Amino acid sequence: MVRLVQMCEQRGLRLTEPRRTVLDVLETATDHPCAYEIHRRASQVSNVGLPTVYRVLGDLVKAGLLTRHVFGDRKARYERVGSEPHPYLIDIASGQIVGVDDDGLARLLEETARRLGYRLVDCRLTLFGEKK
Amino acid sequence: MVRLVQMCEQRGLRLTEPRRTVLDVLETATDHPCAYEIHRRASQVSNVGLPTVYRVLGDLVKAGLLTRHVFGDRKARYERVGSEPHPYLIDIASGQIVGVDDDGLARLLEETARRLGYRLVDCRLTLFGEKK
DNA sequence: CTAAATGCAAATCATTTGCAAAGAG
DNA sequence: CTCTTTGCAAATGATTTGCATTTAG
Repeated sequence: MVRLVQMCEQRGLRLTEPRRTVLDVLETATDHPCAYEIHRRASQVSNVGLPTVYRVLGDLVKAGLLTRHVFGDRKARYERVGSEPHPYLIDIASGQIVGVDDDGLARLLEETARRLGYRLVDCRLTLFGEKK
Repeated sequence: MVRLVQMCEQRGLRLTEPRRTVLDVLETATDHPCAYEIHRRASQVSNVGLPTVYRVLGDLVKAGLLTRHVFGDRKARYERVGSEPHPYLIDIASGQIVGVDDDGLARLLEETARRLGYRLVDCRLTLFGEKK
């Protein structure tokens, strides 16, 4: 996967301490943290302002390196671009959001949108089910 | 399709003028309006406060009659549950339903759920796209 | 009559912006 | 040195809440 720091250099974004810290948080994250959470993690390493976190995130989204998802709680969550976009499975009973990394499903959804003349931007998949 | 007014009666929600107005806006909407837009439409019929619109929407979501989607613009958009038996695609710019044919989708969704350890009881799939 | 529902104004909460100071190249 | 980036405080915009008043049943 492309290193975020390298992408910044290529784009002429200065590698400042706060930017470096936020990038590192994003590189090492295994989940989809919100801005507040990213700020919390970054703050453990160095002094970074919340607006700076938002600015860095905005830059990276603009650069196409991150995608932004907004769920019911209205907090934006950020994710490294990989095989985007992919559907989410939401277990209503537990409230858990489970990522469904199903290439076949993602491809089919994309294709379905394309057939209608659209570029798939996002999708919501809600399953009402019982645990087996 | 279940009438919203009937559902309110069943749940003991009083049929007040503002509630009636908001319900009517939702019944007749062919798109997925945000709260502000719902309020705008309702206001053309009678005096309804924006907080009341939010309260009615919240009640209906809680009752399982509406679903709430939040996009990049952080505005919540509301949609009748069960209004469309099949998956569909929403134009992000306009909120309009474009439509989707779902050959093979249902089967794939079921299989996806099963792989995650769930028995699929019901599902709601919504795609969001931009016109190419 | 009584509890539910309302409108208004003010409060919240995530996010953004203005601006002077600090720092990269 | 110059232009970008920052932190802080204040602004913004969608949504929610407090509360006195109205209203359905």
